[in-house]
Amino acid sequence: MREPWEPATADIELPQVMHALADPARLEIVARLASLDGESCSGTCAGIDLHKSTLSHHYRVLREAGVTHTTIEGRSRRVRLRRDDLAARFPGLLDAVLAAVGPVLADAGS
Amino acid sequence: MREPWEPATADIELPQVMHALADPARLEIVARLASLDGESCSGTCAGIDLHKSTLSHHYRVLREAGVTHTTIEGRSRRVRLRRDDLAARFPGLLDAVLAAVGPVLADAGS
DNA sequence: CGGACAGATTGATATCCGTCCAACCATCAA
DNA sequence: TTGATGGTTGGACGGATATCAATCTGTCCG
Repeated sequence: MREPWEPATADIELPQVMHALADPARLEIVARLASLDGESCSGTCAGIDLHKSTLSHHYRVLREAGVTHTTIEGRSRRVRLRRDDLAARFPGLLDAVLAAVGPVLADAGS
Repeated sequence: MREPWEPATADIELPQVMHALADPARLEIVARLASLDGESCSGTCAGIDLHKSTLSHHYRVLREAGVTHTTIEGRSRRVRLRRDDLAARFPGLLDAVLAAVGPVLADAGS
């Protein structure tokens, strides 16, 4: 069990991506990932008021939809947006969503 | 009961729009509406193999999310995409989705 | 080794969603 | 008014989802 499963770029499906981005919690996660341009830890340090396991679930949904890429890094996970893959498959979609979700509330971690 | 309810442009919410566009059936409806550039009848003549009431339900979800505008026209309904409103609120989003949903299978009506 | 830590997994629960069916309502034409 | 047509509404039902709580797995440190 090295890297958790995620779909290949060509297998990313629009409805799944849309569904993954249809939840406020996941939208906020994605917005944070975008503002951090890449990395983030999943789980407790996400600054979202949800249970650990709930967060883990949301991260899984995002990953399995092809929105994020997770790298296991010791006992942490590095989660990154699959901007290039998404852009290759659905040009402009992620950018539009990120623009729509608005300025990330920021100041969370930094 | 003249025109069915739909949200004002400023009240269109991203999660609801995303959710409305996260279903294959609704995506196909939207794709058809886009290819027809505007109009369509809801219900039976949509060319989608779903029950009347199911179609009606999907049309309602789209309308209440702010994706479509419905005009009652006798016993029919004219459904149109709210392209301008969507573009004003979430620039590029609908375009990206329409591009992503791919070439509409067409030959539906014409 | 043993404890602390980060997160995943599983189970339970309540809710929501998509679909169908049947009944209903409004409009148009005789 | 009667009947047919296009859609909507409400109920039912199976399946998915979001959430939490508790437990498990794997990693880092001493």
